[in-house]
Amino acid sequence: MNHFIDVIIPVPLKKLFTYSISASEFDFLKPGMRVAVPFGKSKIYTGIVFRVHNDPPIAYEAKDIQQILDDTPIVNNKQLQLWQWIADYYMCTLGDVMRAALPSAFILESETVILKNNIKTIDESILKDDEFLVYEALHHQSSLKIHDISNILDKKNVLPVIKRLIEKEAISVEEEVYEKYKPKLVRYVKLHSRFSSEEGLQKLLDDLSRAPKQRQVILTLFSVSATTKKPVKVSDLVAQSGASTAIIKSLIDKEVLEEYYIQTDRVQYSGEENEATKKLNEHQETALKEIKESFEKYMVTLLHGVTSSGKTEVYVKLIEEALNMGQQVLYLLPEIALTAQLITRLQNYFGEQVAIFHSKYSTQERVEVWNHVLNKSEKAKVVLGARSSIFLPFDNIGLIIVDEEHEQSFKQFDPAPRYHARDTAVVLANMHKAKILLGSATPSLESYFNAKQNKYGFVEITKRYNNVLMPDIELIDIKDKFKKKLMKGHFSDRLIEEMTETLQEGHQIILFQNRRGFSPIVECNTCGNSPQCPNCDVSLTYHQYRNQLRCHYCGYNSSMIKDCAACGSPELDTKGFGTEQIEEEVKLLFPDYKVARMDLDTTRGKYGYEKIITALEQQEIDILVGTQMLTKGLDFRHVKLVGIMNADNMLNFPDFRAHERSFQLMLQVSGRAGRTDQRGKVLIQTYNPYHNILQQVSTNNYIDMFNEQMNDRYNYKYPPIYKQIKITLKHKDYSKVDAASVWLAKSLRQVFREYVLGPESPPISRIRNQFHKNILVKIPKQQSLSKTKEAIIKINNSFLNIKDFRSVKIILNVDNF
DNA sequence: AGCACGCCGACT
DNA sequence: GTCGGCGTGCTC
Repeated sequence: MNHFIDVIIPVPLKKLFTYSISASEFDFLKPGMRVAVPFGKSKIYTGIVFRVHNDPPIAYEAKDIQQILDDTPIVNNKQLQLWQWIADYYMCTLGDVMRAALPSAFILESETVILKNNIKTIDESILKDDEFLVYEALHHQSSLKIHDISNILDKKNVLPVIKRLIEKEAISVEEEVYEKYKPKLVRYVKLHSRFSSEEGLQKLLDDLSRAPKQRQVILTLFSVSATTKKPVKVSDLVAQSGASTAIIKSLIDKEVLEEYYIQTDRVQYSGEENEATKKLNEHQETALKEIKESFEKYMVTLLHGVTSSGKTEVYVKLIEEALNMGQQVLYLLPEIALTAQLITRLQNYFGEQVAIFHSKYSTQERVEVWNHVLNKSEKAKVVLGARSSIFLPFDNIGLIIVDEEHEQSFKQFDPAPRYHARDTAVVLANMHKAKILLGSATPSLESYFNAKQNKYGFVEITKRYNNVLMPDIELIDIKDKFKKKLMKGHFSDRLIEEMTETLQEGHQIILFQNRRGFSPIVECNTCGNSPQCPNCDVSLTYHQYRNQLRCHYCGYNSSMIKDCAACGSPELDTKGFGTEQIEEEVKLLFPDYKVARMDLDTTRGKYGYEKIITALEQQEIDILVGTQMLTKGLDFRHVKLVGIMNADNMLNFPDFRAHERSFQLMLQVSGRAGRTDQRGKVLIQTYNPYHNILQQVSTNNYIDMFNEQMNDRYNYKYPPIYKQIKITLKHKDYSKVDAASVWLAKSLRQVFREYVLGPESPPISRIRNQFHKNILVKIPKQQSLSKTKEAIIKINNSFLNIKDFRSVKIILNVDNF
């Protein structure tokens, strides 16, 4: 009997790959285990076993696997099911999903190592110069990597050299696979067993009488282990005794002390005793009751709670109950909202049971969380994480919470899988028969729509915590203010007035400008020329703090030009404004107050973000200028005034969701104002105060916004009424993408007729030297989604068969919003 | 995606 | 002549 496995390889190929295995391997291997398999000419890849079977492949001979990497599956069946769903729904390969799902330390790749051929000594004179260099280097180092040889020879393509050396039998090559994850070991010491007896010990202390430092170490070791009654870490011993590591080392060498290692977690929680969860107020209590009732009827429930209504406390109660039933809990939230504030809060309640999972964690740390979840360890009963935490090996989730449900950062745009974590979480919950709660102060239209359609349950909290009033929102017509000359830079007299008052009262201010940098366009006053990015079709943004021009799409930067590149005129002007410029102006207007800025540029480092938040909490900052980063679940007690510098640029953004998003953004920023007793104030500067969205924001009227926007969605056939798939074509040659996109759109139109839009050049038609074209396929509710996808795949395949189009990159994006 | 193979222009 | 560019085809 022949035995085989189908394996997922982390490459973007549609197919699974079949390998041949032995009878004993057949008995041992289970889906979800990792195997190392040869793939292609020489590489070894890590694959996940998808299926174990006896069906020999036709048309080719299956290769043998290289080795088995796990004793037990690291991916469970529910996960494999979820991977398959993601691959189907988001039109990508299982390999893509695997890459995104597994911490990279699980994915081992082989590296070619070059060794000297010791079997045969060869005549060095037959070697050419570069061959000799490599051969010579192998006398000093036992093995070399391809990368090392590149360095030695100082050129990129070294494979021909290696090939010749193999032919001349001077070297041999091997593929080396290495485990990337190494458990973190901590060094401990104990007294050697020789001295365990009373007299042995006495003798030791006598012997060491002339080595007082060493004697001191031994005495410290005693007192430390006596008080803690735990193994003694070398690091603690050093700290307590004040001895150097050299002294300890000599004691170990003398075999007085014995060293040993214990594996520890990199991610450790060092907290106090757990706090009892807070008592809910009446509104929260009602909401909790309603959620539980809703859970009886619906799998998904939407919680619409105004900003600062205390949604987190309600979540905590629900988490508590799920934990009491022995279930796992996943608490999903946008990366950026995953703040120290929230983490501490949850750890105070649930202590060690909380595990954190997000992109700022190292790959080693992620493996640890993964293993805790896999082993159903007590240390990961509650996982608090960003979008990728839906991939953890949960076995019995009882509850999923998706906080800030409307956030678009739950959708991954690049690379594949282009999944939406909220929607995927719903599928995940379904698999586990778990309940899922979506929470937001400004729900996405699609979730609210689902609630209205009775697909989701719906619960509301309309009162803020402690009955704090919703902020008072005032719209300021800056067109009028300009006319009346009441503007100072980008500040209207009203804004300055309110700011002055707020500062005098000792409160803090947040200014929101959804654009970073100093000014997005630099323009020559003489000829009108403005510097463009050499790789992208955009103007460069001026960043004053580094005196640089930067591209926000590809990261290109150059120093600020002194005179116009086209005509040489030194009269350069800046147009538009970003956070930097606002910061600058505030400093001039309020020189006595401390101003800080929070945007991508100031929060780069691992703790950059935290630092600013802490400074604001501790009132070291009076005025904080920032981009939409400010909107995410932060609880600033002393902020009383929020200023939105310009509402128009968001509203006019060319996207069908611009209005919805502007509404969400503005209400979220507004929510930062007046979180305690004092009523907050929000000033929105705009050229068009009669815009419906602004009116709806100022009256906090979600329903009106919803109804009006839904009307547009009906009329213009947009989600959530229609589904849509965006197809992006990319190539460095414009005429090629153009021809390819025209062909593709034409073929699609034959099937989907008027539901195909485009091809269109996006507003930024070239990024990183690649020209883009977009085609949009709209899918009416009654049209089968899977049939639609099948048809698209079919057309895509015929597209790939056209030689001329082969080099055009195609990206399929399902639910591209 | 990688990676090898193969074909063509630009240097020692 | 070789180096390195990229178009093409394949991976169990």
